[in-house]
Amino acid sequence: MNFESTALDSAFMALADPVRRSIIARLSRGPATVNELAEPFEISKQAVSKHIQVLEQAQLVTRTRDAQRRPVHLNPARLEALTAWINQYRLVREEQFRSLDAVLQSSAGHHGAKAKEKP
Amino acid sequence: MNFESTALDSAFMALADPVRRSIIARLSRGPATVNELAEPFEISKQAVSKHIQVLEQAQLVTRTRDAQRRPVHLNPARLEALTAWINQYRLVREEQFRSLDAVLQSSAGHHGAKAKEKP
DNA sequence: AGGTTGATAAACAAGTTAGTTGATTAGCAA
DNA sequence: TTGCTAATCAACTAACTTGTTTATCAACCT
Repeated sequence: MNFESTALDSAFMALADPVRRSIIARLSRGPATVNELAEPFEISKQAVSKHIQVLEQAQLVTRTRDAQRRPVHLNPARLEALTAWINQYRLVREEQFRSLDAVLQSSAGHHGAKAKEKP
Repeated sequence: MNFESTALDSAFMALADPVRRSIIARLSRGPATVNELAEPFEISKQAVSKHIQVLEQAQLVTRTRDAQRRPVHLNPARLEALTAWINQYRLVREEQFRSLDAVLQSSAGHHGAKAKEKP
């Protein structure tokens, strides 16, 4: 079983917070400093800094250096990795529907839904 | 600011766990019962049942009734909602690259990167 | 050097999550 | 009824997350 868990773990976890998603949204319009990113929120700058660390650890953002500022940049590649994971199962499901359709047409009326196949 | 947070919160949070993602992967091959879903894992059935509750609350899966069994089904629509959110910012970023390209071509050599514009 | 600004580190409180074990409900089969 | 199976509920622990406050670091500016 293909468990490359931790990368996806941290990425999905990072997006499971409205503040962090809002930061992503803002960064999609261009890089920004921690102060700029913290401005729209009621929470402290330190808290926003931690959120950015979470996003950075998930590799959803990167940071560069500009004097004392540490601008944050979006990393679109990581976002695409997430859509890739999701699409993997969304597409499989569409195939599933086609097979199900075939089964229903060939043996219509089979009631016992005891699926017990093992991979 | 368009905050329809909680739905995305629970969905991303639900996928931030390898056990739950593995359950999604298994369900993409067709519905399964709690016992069947619990089999590949070392943890107890109760723990898997809780994971399924998390997925259900996030509306990533639904459950039907078959006697004492409660088969779990994937809900692909919710997965598409996540890709929709992500693509929203991935696409914006591509536009951003085009604008950045234009800026760099028109004023090449500008050194003071003191971005301070406010939306 | 001294002062200010941008950002982080460390320590803590409060809340949440993931897992456990033990008991309980609900349906099916004799 | 009795027993078996599928699944959940309840109570509890351990670990983690989010936010705070206080203190520190690094780079710039007179």
